Amino acid sequence: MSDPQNPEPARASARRGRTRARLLDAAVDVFAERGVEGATVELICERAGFTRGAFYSNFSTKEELLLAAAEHGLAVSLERIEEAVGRLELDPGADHAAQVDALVEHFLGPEDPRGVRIEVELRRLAQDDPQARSLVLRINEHLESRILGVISSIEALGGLRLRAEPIVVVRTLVALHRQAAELAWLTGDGEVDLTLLTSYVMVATEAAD
Amino acid sequence: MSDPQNPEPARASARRGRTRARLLDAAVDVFAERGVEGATVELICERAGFTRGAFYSNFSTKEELLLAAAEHGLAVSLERIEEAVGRLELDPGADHAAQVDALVEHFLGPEDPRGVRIEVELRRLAQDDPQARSLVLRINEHLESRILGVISSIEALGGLRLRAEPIVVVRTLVALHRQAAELAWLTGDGEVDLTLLTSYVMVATEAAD
DNA sequence: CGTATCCGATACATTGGTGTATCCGATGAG
DNA sequence: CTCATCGGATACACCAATGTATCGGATACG
Repeated sequence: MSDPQNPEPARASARRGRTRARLLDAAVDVFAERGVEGATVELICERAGFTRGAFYSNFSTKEELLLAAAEHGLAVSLERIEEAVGRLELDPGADHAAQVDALVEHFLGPEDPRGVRIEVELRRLAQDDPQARSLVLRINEHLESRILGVISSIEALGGLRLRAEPIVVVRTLVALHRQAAELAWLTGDGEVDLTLLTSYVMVATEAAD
Repeated sequence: MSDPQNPEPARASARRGRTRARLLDAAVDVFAERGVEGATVELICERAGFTRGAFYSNFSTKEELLLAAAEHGLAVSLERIEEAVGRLELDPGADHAAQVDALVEHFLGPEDPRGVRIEVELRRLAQDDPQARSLVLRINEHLESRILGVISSIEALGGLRLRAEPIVVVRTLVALHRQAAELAWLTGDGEVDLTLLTSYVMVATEAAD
């Protein structure tokens, strides 16, 4: 593919990479603020400190940017999960309720509000665009399988036992978390309300012994 | 207000009412298909068999139509709940799992796909438009309080007992149902997957005696 | 009928955003 | 330092959609 004889002039160069990154970053902001439809190429470029020339030399549509942004968002989410796993400390002595509170707060508390909006936008785009649709599905799969792993290890570490199919629990957690995040976004509240999630984990698990 | 001396010429007349209704109906379709941003006044009018003249003589913005459509959607949902309550038959002899299956299927199975999209659009609009925001909140309240009532009566009728706060259960059901509906919409599948809902009700309730 | 009013249709001006063709400064290889 | 190429800026043509001003057919009322 990258034949030096055919220098493949478009794609990849230090400068190009930096420009793309800045545009992407600005796009995430603008999409989060006004949605994909509400965003204009002009605005994104301005925000990034460019004119539209830079955009059209790097991308062809806003949607392309959204896909790239979503892909990046997935990476961030996975990273955040790993980091949370690293910081995790279980207290086998605590009672059921205390353990649940701690776990939910630990894994589901922090959330980047921009990511929520981006995901909503992506899902909407997925209605008409097959590429967006398959990205949505891929993101779901990655997140689910990683969370499934985390849950299994928590279970294996003892303390909690699931009262339902693990995959169902994972999907429910994701669904509830999404709703909670969207609600927080709606009310303009920075804090995600974890009540539903905590309550769910409460009824869906029981103390191990 | 309706002073015969001051004939208040705009508002209300048989013809006007019919026109508004047709426009509203067309708008629901178009919004459901392309979203609010994707919809154009032209398209809505065309769908309703009018030209833009009719629109501007009855409304001033697409958003006004969306609010009206959402209000209508709430009425439909409440109606559907009443109707489901009317058709409800409990089998106290059945075991827990069978009762749960039956209830979830009965109340949460059928869903108008257009309604889902309209609601998503409304919630998005609510980000910037305070009027839309308060409508969203009002819709939530109405639905929650009605569902709360339904759940209480099911519980009172015996057979099931809740393992969590009733209001939390209601909100969780709504959240999971919304997610399920959106997922169905995403996959283009007409059928809503009730797995998560069923599983939730399973762990969140127990046989009464 | 006749006539006044209502309301949807038509035509037009305007706007905001897009895509493209071209220009020219920056960058990097030799 | 020189030159070729890259990549962002500028300018322009274009289009889709909006909002408005005006027209004329329908409707209701005497």
